[in-house]
Amino acid sequence: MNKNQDVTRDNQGLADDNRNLAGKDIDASPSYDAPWDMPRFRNWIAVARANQIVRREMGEGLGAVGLDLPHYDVLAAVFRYPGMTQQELAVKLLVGRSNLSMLLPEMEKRALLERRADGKDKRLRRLFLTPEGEAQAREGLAVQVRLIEHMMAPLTAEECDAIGDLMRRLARFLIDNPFRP
Amino acid sequence: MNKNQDVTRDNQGLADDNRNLAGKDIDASPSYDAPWDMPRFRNWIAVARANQIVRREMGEGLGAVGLDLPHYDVLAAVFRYPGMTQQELAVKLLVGRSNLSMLLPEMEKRALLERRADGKDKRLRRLFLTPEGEAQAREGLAVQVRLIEHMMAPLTAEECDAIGDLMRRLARFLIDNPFRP
DNA sequence: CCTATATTGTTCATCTTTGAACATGATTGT
DNA sequence: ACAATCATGTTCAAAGATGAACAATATAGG
Repeated sequence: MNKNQDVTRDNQGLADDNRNLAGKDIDASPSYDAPWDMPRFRNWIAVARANQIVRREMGEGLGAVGLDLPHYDVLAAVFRYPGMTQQELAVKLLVGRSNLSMLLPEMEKRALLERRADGKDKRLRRLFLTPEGEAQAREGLAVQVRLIEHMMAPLTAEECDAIGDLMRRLARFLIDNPFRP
Repeated sequence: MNKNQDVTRDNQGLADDNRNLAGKDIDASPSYDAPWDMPRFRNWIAVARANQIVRREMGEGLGAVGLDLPHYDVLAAVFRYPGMTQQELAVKLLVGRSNLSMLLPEMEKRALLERRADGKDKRLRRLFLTPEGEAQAREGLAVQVRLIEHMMAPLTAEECDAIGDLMRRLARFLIDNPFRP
């Protein structure tokens, strides 16, 4: 009668990779055997990976204050942009509208937010946080702020700004010039 | 009898934000009203956002070659690390083992990969790509490479390397110093 | 050796997310 | 004014992902 057993917190680890190819000048040799040796590819993978790790930590941090990521994403977005429509929220969060159509009524029942009809356009449901919703949003944001401050600590202000600037340039470029496979 | 109708590709847009706060020196004023004005927070949000956009583009690009993200993630990981166990794969992809226990047999049925028993440890199922699986992995990788090359094009080699270096430092730091909320 | 504990992969019930079809309200063009 | 088109939110069936419980195997400690 096995009474050890799982309580499997399953995910965890993020073993790394980190072969050090630092001293390789970009575009010196135009042909590579594997994508992982291509500088741009390799550097972007580092971005994706860092993001993944942060996202995991964020999920855990939120759990500690009784939130999960989907709820928090909604709260944070509405906190920042009160009066958003569901469509706008779906676009911003990169989820389907149908998802929100099921999630939001539940959050409304829990008195975290309201959906007010728009005066001009009767299709729209504009979103606003209740005091309780705002309180939870602030709690979640506090976690996120602490996490980000924690991990950015070893960077200088210039490095930190460099990241932001470069990423904003990338995002802007990719929006203006969508990728056509 | 409405015969226009949806075929709602729902998601799309990623409207932006981009208030220009560029000339604000980090840590000059220690207190902010909203997190979005805090330099480190704001800069990291840019990372998350860029990542989100790339992920969406990647999803679309993969669709064009008949793959979806979860399948591609598996193929790419096993392509890079042949002989991975399911546990290792789950950790790397940040999904549950149970997920793979349902996904992999299906991919095996489609002859994209094999799960070979390990000689020493009979619990393990080591993963290898079939030629067909490898072909699909290469197709997906090609899409990803083109996407990344496309979006990184406006960056100089130095900027690109700077991103990679900074992100690797962040990831390393966060793994060595996990966030305790 | 033998028992207790860990690890790996599987199953299953549950919850979440998705996309298509739809109803309703707005917009456009003529 | 009015038809055609578009946009927003909802519903629902289907697909996907999750965690708990489990069986099989491995490891550790006596």
